[in-house]
Amino acid sequence: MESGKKVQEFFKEKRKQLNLTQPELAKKAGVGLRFIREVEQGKTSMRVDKVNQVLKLFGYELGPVLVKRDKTDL
Amino acid sequence: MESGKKVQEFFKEKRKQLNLTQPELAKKAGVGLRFIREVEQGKTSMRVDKVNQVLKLFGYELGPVLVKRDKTDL
DNA sequence: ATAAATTATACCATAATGGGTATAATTTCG
DNA sequence: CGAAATTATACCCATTATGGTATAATTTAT
Repeated sequence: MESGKKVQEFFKEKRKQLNLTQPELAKKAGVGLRFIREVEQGKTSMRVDKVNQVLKLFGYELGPVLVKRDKTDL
Repeated sequence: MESGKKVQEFFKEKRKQLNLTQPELAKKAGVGLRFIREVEQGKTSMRVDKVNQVLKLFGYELGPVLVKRDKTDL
């Protein structure tokens, strides 16, 4: 699993925490419904600014994070 | 300044830490030279997977980070 | 100051994102 | 178990990101 699930999972989790449906989140964030769906479905080639439009609702934004090496691959 | 300088600055800093030119970084990361340039120039609409191709060289990847509220807007 | 190296800007072509939407599949719940 | 809500898949299309490259501008170094 080359990671990439980060944003995907984050969207789902935060969205449900706020009890929003995909259409509701899309509307609130000002992005298309298709975008929300594709990201939650695991797409990794979406645009950074679009992701940030959504993360902003959660009080987050995309940034470089240190990749934690798993004990298994040392 | 709605942020957005994060990746831009990160690229520049890390690249210089490794003493790489833009063409060298582009080649190592497997992305186009234009991509490196546009990001370092402040573009915010680039693709997440492309950014990650570069961040990977530095041991980083894009992820949701909490937006720290500045004292000025409290 | 001049030459060399690095970075910035501009143009073209291609491929793919994102939006919209209709429909199917799945989940939720009464 | 069936109806309603939610989510997943598929298609069309306009916009745009990306790559390549040539050239200009800027920076670095001698």
